[in-house]
Amino acid sequence: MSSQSEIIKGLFNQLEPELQKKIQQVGHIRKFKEDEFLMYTGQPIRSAVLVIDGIIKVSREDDEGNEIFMYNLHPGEACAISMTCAARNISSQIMAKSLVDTTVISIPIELMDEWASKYKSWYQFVLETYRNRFEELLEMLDQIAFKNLDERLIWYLRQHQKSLKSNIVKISFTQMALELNSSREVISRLMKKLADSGQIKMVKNQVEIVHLPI
Amino acid sequence: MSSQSEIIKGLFNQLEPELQKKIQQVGHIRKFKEDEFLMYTGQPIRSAVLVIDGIIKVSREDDEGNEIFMYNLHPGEACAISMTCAARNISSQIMAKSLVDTTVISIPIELMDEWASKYKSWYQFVLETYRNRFEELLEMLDQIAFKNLDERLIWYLRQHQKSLKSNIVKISFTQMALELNSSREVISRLMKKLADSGQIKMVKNQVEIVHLPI
DNA sequence: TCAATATTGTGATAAAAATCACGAATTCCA
DNA sequence: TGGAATTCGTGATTTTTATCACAATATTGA
Repeated sequence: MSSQSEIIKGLFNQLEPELQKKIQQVGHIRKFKEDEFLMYTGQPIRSAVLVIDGIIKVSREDDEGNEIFMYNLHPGEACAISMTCAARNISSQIMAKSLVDTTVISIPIELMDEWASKYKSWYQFVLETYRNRFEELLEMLDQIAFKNLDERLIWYLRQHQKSLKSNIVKISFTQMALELNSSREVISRLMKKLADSGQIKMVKNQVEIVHLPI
Repeated sequence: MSSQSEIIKGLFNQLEPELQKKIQQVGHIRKFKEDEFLMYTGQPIRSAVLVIDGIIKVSREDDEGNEIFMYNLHPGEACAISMTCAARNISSQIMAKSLVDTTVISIPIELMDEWASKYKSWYQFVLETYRNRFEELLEMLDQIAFKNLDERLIWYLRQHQKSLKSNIVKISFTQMALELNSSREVISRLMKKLADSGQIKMVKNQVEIVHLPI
C-alpha cells in the first residue's frame, strides 16, 4: 500500500508538485464511514472538498424534504458546490453523503484565491471541476426533463454500477424512490419489471445488474 | 447615447481597464434580431460569448427534438456553455436564441487561457460566470424536479417578467409548451386558470402579468 | 429468541399530465 | 381581401405517476 502522499500525487498529477505538497501540508484529511453526511442542506461551507478515496453522492434537497440525486464524486474530483459556497460564504440546498467508506481532504477557503493566482494548475483544476460538474448536471437534467421514470431508474442504477465498478448495488427501494423523487411502490413495480425481463436480479436485498440498456 | 466602449466599460467594470480595451480590440461584435439563433444544438463552438445588450435564452435540447428552458442571459453576463465547449472544442446539446434584439461580443477561444493567467479579473469573471450559471441551473432543476406544471408555468412567466423588466410577455402557448416540455393544450388550460383567478390577463395574444405569487 | 423495525408486494384509486380530435378565432401576407 | 398558416379552446381518453391500504417478509438488536 502506497503512502498518502503517493496517493495524492497519483490522483492530482495535473497539479504542480509544489502545490501537491501544499495540499498535503494545509489540507485537512477527513474520513467518513459508509452513509455518513459530509454536508447537509443549509450548512454553511467554509472549505473546498477534494475526494481522495471512496465515493460521495451529491443530492439536491428542497424545503419540503424532497430530494433528488445529482451525481457522484470520485477520487481526484472536487465538489463544485463546496467551491461556490465557500467562495461566497453561503449555504446551499445540497446534501453530500458517502456512498462507501470515503476519505477527503478539505482546503480552507482562504487559500483558494491565493492558489488560483499563484498556481496555474490550480485554476485549471478549479475550472475543470466546474466544467465537469456542469456537464454532469446537464446529463442529469436531461434525465429528469425528458425521460420517464423507468428510464431514469435504469440510468440511476447505471450510475451506481459505474461509480462502484460493480454489478452489485445494495440500495433499498425506499432509498431509490427518495433519490429519484418518486415513491417506493412505483420503484417496486418498475424493479419487478426489470427483474422479470432479466435485466437485473434481486439477490437478498441487493440488486445485481445483469444487463441494462445504455 | 454612450459609445460602445463606454457601454462595455459600464457592463464589465469588474475587469481591468487594460482587459476592457483588449476585449474591444479583439472581440467580434455580433448583432441579432429578436428570435434568431445564436447557437443551435450540435454546433461546434469556437468562441466565448459576452452579452452586451438584449437577452439570450438558453435551452437544452435532446435528440428527439424535445426542449427545455434553462435560463436567460443579460448584459454583462457570459455563456458558461460556450466557455466550456470552446475550451474543450466540443459541441453541446444547447440552443441559444435572442429573446429580443441582442448584441454580443465573442472572444476567440485562444485568448481565454492566455487572459486567465494574465488578468486576475478575467479569471474571476470566468469563475463567477460558472458559479452563476451553476446556481441558475440548480434553481431550474428545483422547478423541474419538485414542482408541478402549474408552478413551473408561473416560474417561467416570472423569469420572463424579470428578464424583460416588463409585465407584458408576448409568447405563444405553443412556445411556452415547448420550453416547459409540455403540450399546448395543458398550457392553455393552466393559463385559463391563471386568467380566471386574476393573476394574469390575456391582451390580444400577449400575457399581462397582474400578480403572480413568488 | 423474539419483538421492533425496516423492507417489499400488490390491488385499488386518485392525481397530474399527455394525447387525440375537433372547431373556432386570429394573424399574416400574396 | 381572402385563403393559408398559426394560434387557441375544450371535451374525451389514455398514460404515467402518486397515494392509500394492508399484508408478508426480512433484518436487527436487546
